[in-house]
Amino acid sequence: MTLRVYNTLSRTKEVFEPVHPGKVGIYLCGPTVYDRAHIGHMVGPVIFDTIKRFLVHAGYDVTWVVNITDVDDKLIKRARERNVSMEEIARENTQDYLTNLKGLGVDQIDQMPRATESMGEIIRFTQALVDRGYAYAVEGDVFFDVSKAPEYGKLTNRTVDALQGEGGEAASKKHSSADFALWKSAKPGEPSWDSPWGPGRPGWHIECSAMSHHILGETFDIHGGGLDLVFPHHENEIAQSECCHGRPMARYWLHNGLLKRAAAGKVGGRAEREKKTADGESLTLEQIQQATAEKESRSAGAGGLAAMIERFGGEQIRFFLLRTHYRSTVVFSDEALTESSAALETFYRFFERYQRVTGQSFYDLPIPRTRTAGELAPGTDPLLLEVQRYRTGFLEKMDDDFNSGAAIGDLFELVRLLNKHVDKHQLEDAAQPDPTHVAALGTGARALRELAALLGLFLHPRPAAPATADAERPLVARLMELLIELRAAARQRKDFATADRIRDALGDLGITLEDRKGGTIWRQL
RNA sequence: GGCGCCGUAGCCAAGUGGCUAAGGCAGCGGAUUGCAAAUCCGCCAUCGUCGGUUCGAAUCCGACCGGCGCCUCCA
Repeated sequence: MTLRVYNTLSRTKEVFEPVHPGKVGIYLCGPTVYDRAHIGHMVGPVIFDTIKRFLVHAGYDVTWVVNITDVDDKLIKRARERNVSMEEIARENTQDYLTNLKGLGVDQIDQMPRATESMGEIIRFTQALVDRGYAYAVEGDVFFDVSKAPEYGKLTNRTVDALQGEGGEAASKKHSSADFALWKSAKPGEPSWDSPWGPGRPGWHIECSAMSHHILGETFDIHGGGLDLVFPHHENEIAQSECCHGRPMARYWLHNGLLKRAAAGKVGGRAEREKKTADGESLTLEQIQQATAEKESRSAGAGGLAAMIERFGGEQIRFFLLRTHYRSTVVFSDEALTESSAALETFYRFFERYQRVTGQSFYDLPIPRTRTAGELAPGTDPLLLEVQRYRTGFLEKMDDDFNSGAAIGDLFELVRLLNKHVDKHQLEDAAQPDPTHVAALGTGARALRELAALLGLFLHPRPAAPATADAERPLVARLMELLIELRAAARQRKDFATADRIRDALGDLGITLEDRKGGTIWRQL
């Protein structure tokens, strides 16, 4: 099987071959922590978390880096507004970001460098560009000279002439409007670091060049980020790094699609930012930011993304994101999330069924960590031959530019196959189910666990419904036992009116009863 | 204006030259059930429009219609 990835640089799918055999370095552009994380920030981390899991499973030794931009104009502005230090703003929002990553099961990141902790590398990188004639200093600012970069524009198929360039007060210092800042001089009161050009802070793009180089080397394998970063951010990173080192910065540029609000365009995007006022005037930056914040808080609830994760479940959100190919735009809404969550229930019900049959938790099944370890030896067992077919199908789809949406289809097929197996051999109902068939079920379930784990799904048992306090659980369980017992007695004497009354009343409370051969079970939605 | 993306069933979504166009949600019919629920089986699309290339196209080319992104801070 051959992994192929879509490379923004070539605008085609290419066969994946790492720079160093057996090793993969991945750099993903992380957040600027001037505000709380929103759901849009999670698309990249979730897909790259999945990509890392998949590469590790394929046998690679993977290093995944996500940077935190903790110094920037927006942080400074926010700190002023709230009259706290920039460090405090960064600390709060970084913590929020990390909490939400965890909530979505993103735990594969190896290093998270901060810009403020990488000043040495950033300054050295900038100096190197100045020394080599690719950058020039003007009154404490340092700019990259785009005219010295012959390949500038190759990522986004643009010519320098077509660029409008950054405006702002620094524009008059630049040789060309397309030039961009590597180092910005500090105004009085702004956070700053000493440099050969005087006190200042890094420009937006330089930290990624410096930190990726420091951790992953001059040429690494995969550079990722949202599609909105392709220009100018990644174009500028390429210019900086490739002019500095004289070799490609990254082999493969992978960009994830952006999240869209059902009716409001890109999350945090132009539609939200450029709402016109009633008299047709464009909003000021402040108004835009306020409107965006309101939009965020309305859709995410008062607690932001963390509350959304609490409400829908991290696994539900992760599953929702992975159902669509990572390069596609995803339209996000409560309705869409609710629908995809319903689909997940199929898996959860199977896991319960698996436990009823085997007496063991699905979550205790071992997870094969590599393709080799997960290989099946189906022999002539018709069930396992089919399991193998789906497993192979899943892996082939993931090999094709991480087509998680298509691969999930195989997961559903696999569950249906295993349910059919349980039905056919009456594993759940028979007094003494055939151990051979039970064992085969176990093998199939382990394959399901292996594949789901590649997507970061079903790694841990579902947390208890948040609405039910732990202290109440035993009592609820005992009351349910009582009701089920009373209902069983009613059914025994064919008093179906009473039995149905109990079931209907429980239904109104969101509790579903299932009468099975082995007894009645209940489930709370 | 420049660069680029998308339009597949009621909804979500794979598929990018060739078996009967994955899968999910919803719906309908059936098996099962005292009735349900769960599970299983079956049904439910010719792929925005028009034209072209080809033995053959949802898949390639062109035009048009309709959405959208980037070009300025953005995951």
